[in-house]
Amino acid sequence: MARDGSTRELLLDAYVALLIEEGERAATVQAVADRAGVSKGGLLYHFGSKADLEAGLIERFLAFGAEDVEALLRADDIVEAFLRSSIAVDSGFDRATVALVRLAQLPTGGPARAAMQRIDDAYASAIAERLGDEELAHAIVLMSDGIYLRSAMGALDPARAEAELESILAIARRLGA
Amino acid sequence: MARDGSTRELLLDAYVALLIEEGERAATVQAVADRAGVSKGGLLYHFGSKADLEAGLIERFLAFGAEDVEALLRADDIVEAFLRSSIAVDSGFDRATVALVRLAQLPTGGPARAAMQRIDDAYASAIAERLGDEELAHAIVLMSDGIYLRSAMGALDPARAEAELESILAIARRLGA
DNA sequence: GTCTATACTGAGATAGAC
DNA sequence: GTCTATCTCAGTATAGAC
Repeated sequence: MARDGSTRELLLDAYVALLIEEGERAATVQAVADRAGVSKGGLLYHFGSKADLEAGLIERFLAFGAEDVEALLRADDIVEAFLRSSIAVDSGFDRATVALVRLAQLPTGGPARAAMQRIDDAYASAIAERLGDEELAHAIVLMSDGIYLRSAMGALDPARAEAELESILAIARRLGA
Repeated sequence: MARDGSTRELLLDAYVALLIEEGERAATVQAVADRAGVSKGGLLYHFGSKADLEAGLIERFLAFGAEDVEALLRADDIVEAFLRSSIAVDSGFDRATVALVRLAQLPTGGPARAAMQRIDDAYASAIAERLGDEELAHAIVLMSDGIYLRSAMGALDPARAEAELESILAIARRLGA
């Protein structure tokens, strides 16, 4: 999950894991440090404040997202590539996304919301440009968002993810993708 | 919003409003009571505990949901009726839904998740039965879920809701609904 | 430079007693 | 329905290990 083995990345991993598994309330600075196996002071050496930690997570999400959009633009079948990346619930990007969904819902979640909007828009325009069909691209992104809602609620069964993917792909095909 | 003017309903209204506007963290028993204009003791007269309050919200959600499914089954155009009710971000049902999305994400959110799943399934089978197309019904419910994700993140602009509805309806029509 | 360990402040929530 | 004691958390500070 960590992009390298640095403590900074381990701290972000721990933050993501806590947000996903125990919710925003449990993701205190102390809990994140404990989970990463460093002291609280150690965390605050890398991230000066909790807001800084959140900013670090947003930065990671945006980096992952930009990579993902790049990969999408190189894929033969952009729709399958997009939906497959939506359903891959264990990738670092997906975990970062679900964690960010939690933060986006807080009163202070403005930056998280803006980051998600930015990536969503990048996806939508990449797909729309390739397919030449804005409406279709919109539908595909919206269905992907639906999957993320279920992921965020912990309601997505990884065992059924492949079947889900096939089902949505079939729908996309019917729409002309 | 309240189904009648009773204190019980006012307390649920206050709970919903706090969950939506300030997040789960801010929705303490004291804060809910304050917002409803009653004392903490007054709240605890109607709901014996915070868990009871949550159960009351789930009950309200299920009642709204059952009504909505009933109305759907009576509608001429089930798809338009469903999507229109998804996008009506200010109805009591939508507010209850967005509030419940917050609770569903907590470690203790099992009952909330189960309730949402129950209503989602009821929608999917009502639409599938009417259209005779399970895949199409699935796509429509998934797009509706996507809208709820944006609502839950506070990212849905009510002014653009009607345009959004038209866009999704057009997609549904292309799928044969 | 990257931490650990410890201890403190101040804000805000919580829980119970009365 | 208020009062009080307690708790948790963010953030700061310090001194020192590797």
